[in-house]
Amino acid sequence: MLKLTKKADYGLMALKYLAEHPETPALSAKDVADAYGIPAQLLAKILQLLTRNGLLRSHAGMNGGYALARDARTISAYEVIHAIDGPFFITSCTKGAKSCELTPSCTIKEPLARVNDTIAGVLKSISIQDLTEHEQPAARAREAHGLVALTL
Amino acid sequence: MLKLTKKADYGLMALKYLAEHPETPALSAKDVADAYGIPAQLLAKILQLLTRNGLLRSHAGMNGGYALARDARTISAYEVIHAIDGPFFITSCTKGAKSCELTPSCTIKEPLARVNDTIAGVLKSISIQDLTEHEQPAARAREAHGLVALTL
DNA sequence: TCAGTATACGACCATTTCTGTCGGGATTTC
DNA sequence: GAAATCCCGACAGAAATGGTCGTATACTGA
Ligand code: FES
Ligand code: FES
Repeated sequence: MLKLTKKADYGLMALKYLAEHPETPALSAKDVADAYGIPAQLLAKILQLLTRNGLLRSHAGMNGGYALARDARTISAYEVIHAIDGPFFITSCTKGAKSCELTPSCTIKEPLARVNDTIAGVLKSISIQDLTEHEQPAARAREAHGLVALTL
Repeated sequence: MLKLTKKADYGLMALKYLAEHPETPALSAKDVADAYGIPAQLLAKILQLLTRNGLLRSHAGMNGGYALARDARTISAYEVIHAIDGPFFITSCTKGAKSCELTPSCTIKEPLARVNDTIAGVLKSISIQDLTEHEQPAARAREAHGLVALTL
């Protein structure tokens, strides 16, 4: 539980890889898949999703492939996960229009929704750029975003 | 993704319910299940799990049932989830002894592990007691725990 | 001591979700 | 036009999840 799907994981890895190779105009799905040893066709579908959601630019034909649509600093892990796995709720009951069947009796969803928001916030505060900085990312990120105050 | 399992959800609901009825010495699995309309046998298994992990006290026989093993304030959502769904990692690769097959090439797991820790921290900072205070929990919790500093 | 109420627990099945594959089609480059 | 590449829906296999059943065990109270 509370686990990233493999697809989301792959997606993050791919974006990270692209961010690390800014010199090349585009990398094919196969290139990235080979680099990490992940199923090429599966990754292809994931990259297509990311393209559809405006995180990547694609280009068909020889020497085609994918490139980041925006600066790595402006793409958050949240966006990636959201693009791949869809809207995300920690609880089964969305608390919105279509509330859970148990709603009347259950008051648990409300505090949990706050946890959900907090986690989303954390994910939003992490950029692809952050993923590429393996040396001392803690310090760098803290600089970049400041301390995030959790108002539970 | 990043979703609580129903079992964990049920577990939290049950603990919350028990916390709200401190006057009764024990409530049976059926009592709680009926209160929320969740499958009694399933809840029973969950409560057994929580008992095994020391979060609940069980008592067989008439007027038996379950009661919190400790004060609601000292039981965290993290413990509950952990007891029910087992150790929890946001990524597939545990970064510990048995690392992922992709490890050599993939540097993504390390920053993600930090996210994992952050989420775990949030969950640890939430007690069953917090879940029972539906009025203004934001303010109360902030008082109780202070601001949590995220050192991403 | 016996009947009734409850927990304990393993086996099992049904459903859903996730992962990965295939095949045909559309675009771009050379 | 041929090769490389993206696009995308359908689908099969695998795994996780949700839920049920049967039985054994423990406690209570009459
Ligand atoms: S589980 Fe749906 S409202 Fe609580
Ligand atoms: S996915 Fe396993 S090390 Fe990154």
